[in-house]
Amino acid sequence: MTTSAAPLPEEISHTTSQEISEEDFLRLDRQICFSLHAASRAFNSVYRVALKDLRITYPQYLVMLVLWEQGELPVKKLGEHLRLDSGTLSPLLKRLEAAGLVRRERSPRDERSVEVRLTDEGTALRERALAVPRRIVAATALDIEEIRDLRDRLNRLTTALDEAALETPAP
Amino acid sequence: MTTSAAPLPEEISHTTSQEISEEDFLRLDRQICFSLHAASRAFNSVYRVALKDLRITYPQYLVMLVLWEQGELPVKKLGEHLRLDSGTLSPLLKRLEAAGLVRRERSPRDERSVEVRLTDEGTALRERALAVPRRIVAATALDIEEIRDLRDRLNRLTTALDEAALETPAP
DNA sequence: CACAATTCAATTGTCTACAACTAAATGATG
DNA sequence: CATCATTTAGTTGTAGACAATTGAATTGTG
Repeated sequence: MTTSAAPLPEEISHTTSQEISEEDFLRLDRQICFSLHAASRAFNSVYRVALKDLRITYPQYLVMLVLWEQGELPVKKLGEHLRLDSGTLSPLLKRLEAAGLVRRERSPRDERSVEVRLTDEGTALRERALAVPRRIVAATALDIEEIRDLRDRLNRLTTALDEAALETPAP
Repeated sequence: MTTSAAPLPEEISHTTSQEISEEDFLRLDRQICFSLHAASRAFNSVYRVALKDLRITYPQYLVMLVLWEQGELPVKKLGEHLRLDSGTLSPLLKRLEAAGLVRRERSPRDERSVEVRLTDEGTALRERALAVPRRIVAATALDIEEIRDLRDRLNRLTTALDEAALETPAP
């Protein structure tokens, strides 16, 4: 137990954690961890149900959303949009190809690159996917404004977390 | 294409989606999906860095948090706290046991149940873990009040999503 | 032009997450 | 008391995520 009365000056100088003990922090951490982890999985679960008819998973849906919006694009670009690397995308795209939704072809002008494009079947799937978002929005029990607000908060949070990760790569 | 001019009455009656097209919904869905997925992974990433010294993963940390707070408890209870099933917990606990942080013993009074308890090493790890939450909180660039607010929002969201999942198990 | 550095996709290995199933123990009911 | 249903962990199979590495193609530089 750290019962030392003197707070470390460099710790409290720029935070609002004046009278919060490490114990309280651990408790709050437990709560925010759980909440975030649970929310993420709950969302995943709702999408799983909503996407069952389309025979694709949630991450596969994310890929299709990008393709529907952007059209054909290389794996690299796809990864930048989704913040995913080839280790995740390669097998995922292979499964989408096996399902007949996309085609992968090496670019003729740069043989390192692989272009991902929708098949007719993949394009057609969009029509059926139009029913999904409404279901998700309804499931959140939030109205459009609250959802936009949540989106913005999450984006700011992600930006902050990314910056923090860059500042502390490996001490 | 549903170009029918008449909106389906049961769709708009209890939502605020009056003038929002399916296309807009799809776009918003893309945004909220991405935001949530990205935030979840960014958090995961920050925890990964913060927990590297402790030699445990984020989900393993979640388990340890529960054990530090609750003491010894059966796998079942652990799963209820974390909303994880044995398919996830069994191998995870095996790894924590291999790392010398927990012990698993079948309960003498109910041989189906397996009690998970901290080893001395597992208990001791808590001291080092006390440094983690502050790092996480700092990384979010949010103050304590905002974090509590986020926690509450996420909890409400999870509750809503869970309820929606129950209402639509398989049509 | 030749050689080194970089880029890109894919692979390997580890760790979740979850559905579906198995096996063992316990409880309930006729 | 014997049989059936339920509870509890664990296993298997599939899919994501990510670090680390590989191999091929391209670019940059001397």
